[in-house]
Amino acid sequence: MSRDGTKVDARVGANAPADYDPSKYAPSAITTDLALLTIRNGRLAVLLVERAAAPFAGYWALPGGFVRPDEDLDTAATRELAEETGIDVHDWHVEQLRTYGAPERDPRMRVLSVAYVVFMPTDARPVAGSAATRARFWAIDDLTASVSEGALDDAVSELSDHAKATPSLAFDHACILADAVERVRAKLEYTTLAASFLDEPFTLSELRHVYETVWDCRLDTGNFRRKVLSADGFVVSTGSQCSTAGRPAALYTRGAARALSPPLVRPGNES
Amino acid sequence: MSRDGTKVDARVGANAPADYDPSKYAPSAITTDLALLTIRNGRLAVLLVERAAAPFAGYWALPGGFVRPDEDLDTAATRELAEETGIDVHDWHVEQLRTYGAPERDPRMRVLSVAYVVFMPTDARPVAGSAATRARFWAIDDLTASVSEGALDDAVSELSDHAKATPSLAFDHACILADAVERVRAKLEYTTLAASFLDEPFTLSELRHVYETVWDCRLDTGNFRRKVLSADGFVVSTGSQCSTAGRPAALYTRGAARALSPPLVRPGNES
DNA sequence: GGAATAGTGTCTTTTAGACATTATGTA
DNA sequence: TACATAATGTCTAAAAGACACTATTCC
Repeated sequence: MSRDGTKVDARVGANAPADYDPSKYAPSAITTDLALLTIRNGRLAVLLVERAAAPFAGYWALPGGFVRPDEDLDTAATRELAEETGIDVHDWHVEQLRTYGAPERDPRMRVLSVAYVVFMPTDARPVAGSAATRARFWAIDDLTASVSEGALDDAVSELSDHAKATPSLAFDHACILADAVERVRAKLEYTTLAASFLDEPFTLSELRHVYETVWDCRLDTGNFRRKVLSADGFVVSTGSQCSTAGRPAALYTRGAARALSPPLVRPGNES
Repeated sequence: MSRDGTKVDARVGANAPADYDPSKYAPSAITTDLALLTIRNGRLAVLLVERAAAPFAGYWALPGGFVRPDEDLDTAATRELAEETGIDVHDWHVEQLRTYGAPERDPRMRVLSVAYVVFMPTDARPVAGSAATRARFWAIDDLTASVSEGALDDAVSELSDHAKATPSLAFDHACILADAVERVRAKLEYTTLAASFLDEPFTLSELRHVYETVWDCRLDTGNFRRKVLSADGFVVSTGSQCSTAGRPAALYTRGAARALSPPLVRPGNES
């Protein structure tokens, strides 16, 4: 970090209090980290990349990286995702989660992380790691064990690509991921974002499975159908059908509504 | 910003992609800005400070300032509030809102702002500006006009302390404030935070007035009472009463419940 | 008594939960 | 036909909205 006192003072001092001291206002590095969530094989999953270099070499982490000097935060998040995993967010829903800034969260230096959540459709998409990283999806269930144990007490450098072991995540990414999952669970209640986990067109059963997977519960088919179809603009009928093992199901696309009012309440959600 | 390539590379490079270039990862200054909201004279109000120095000298702004090198973000937010206005957040509810990072949001240099929302009880509290700043509450209604007009097209350096004119806010603080107000409106629906705008003990009428003020609507007294009293842990009866112009009202304190499920839905909230 | 505010009761409408039942395809 | 899944119908219980009404204070 620069200690060029006069220069920093000229640019920063105007907003500083009377007891201004340049050494107290050292800038920080900024990263974006991104929890890309989707439904894979009937389970809620997140995309992780394996770190090649220290710190946390060999650990799995949320994709992300440093924000460039003249780059918007949202732009940085999607750019880093594309660079590390080859994934383009297209028109998917991307929203800021929150910012993590504990002074010791990165052992190298002070690093702030602006975290994002992405709702990716369930379509099986190839994931290409870059030269430096491998990338794969992990079921949330297979990671939550390590959340409660903390992120620093397990060396996982021998993990194979298909290992069943639950890896510890780099940095505070287990906390970020837990917050992201809770955000998604809450958002399904009062928004129509569940549909953004599906490729179009989709059936009402598929939409119900999204809720059942994310909330880890069972929903009554009739009541769910009544609720979704009575919510104006949640889904739009295409008129066509899809053939399955049983009776063909009607196909729908996403409607224009974003909010869901009154909400679809998650069972067992007592105050 | 330092251009000491080797040193920066050694500390930052481990997380960077293969095409790493130190000049692309320049650090940024970090501020916290804080929207302290309360009910003043029956209106939703926010605490602003008048800027003494450039940029935006004479403009009103959210209290806030630079985060210190080894300081937690939450700590920085409450420290800056105390320094600029003499207000201690005590046990009030403080929550992170979101982070604002548009590259040109500060004309001096790249500055990220991590914004917070505070729910302050309505108690008339003295607000002391520091040596560099004046501080006062503004009704949200008196500021929203300037939100839609943008924050840069009005010089307000002549504004007196009791001016009725609607000032333009410094930086992108009008956007931050708009997001904060919307956050509060939403939170009253599915949390018990409305009670944190009141001093204890309070009456159910006072609690209803909080909702009516924040949502700008009228609520039926009987239905509101039924809803609040049936929500377990929202309020706790003290057994005592308070005398007003009419029949004495029963007094309550805040209960232990944080979530409100099912929610108290805001009228005219159609999807 | 009258004004003002607090608190209760009740009727109706809406919505949600818990099913039973019918429909329509494939093996 | 058996089976699997989609779609509909119905009964009940709970909650919300719209009131009318009663209660208790101060003047």
